[in-house]
Amino acid sequence: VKRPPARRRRDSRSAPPDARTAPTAYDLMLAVVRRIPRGRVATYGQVAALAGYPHAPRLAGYALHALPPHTPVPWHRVVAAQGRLTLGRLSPEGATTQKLRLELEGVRFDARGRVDLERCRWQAGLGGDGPEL
DNA sequence: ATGCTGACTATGT
DNA sequence: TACATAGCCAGCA
Repeated sequence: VKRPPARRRRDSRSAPPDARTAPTAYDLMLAVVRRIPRGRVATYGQVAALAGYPHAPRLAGYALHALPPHTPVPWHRVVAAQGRLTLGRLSPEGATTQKLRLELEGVRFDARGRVDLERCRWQAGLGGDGPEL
């Protein structure tokens, strides 16, 4: 399999792709993130894999890092493996916001402050759209 | 083109 | 449990 050749370099915050410019890697990542239903979470690795980069979980983080402040992308639904919120290193404030938003959506955290992945992990394409309560 | 970086992850001490 | 390392790969200078 070969990659689409003519992808012109584009800034993530610029206009959406058109017929001439294929989406960049992080556009693909963000497209995946937008599909995560309310009350569900996905890991960086999961997002990357669904976007076609099974060995580049860091790209998922990189894509989210490039998001503008008022993005409609539900970035808070992406967590690290083991359900940890790793945004803290870069932005403690952001980490707080993330946890708050997730709690508002009904996502459970365990005693160690980690997302209950067993329960809230998004299973792409399985039809289930929220945590089964 | 080359080299560095990073909202990651798995593995080893 | 807590660090340290090695892979990973698209952007960017």
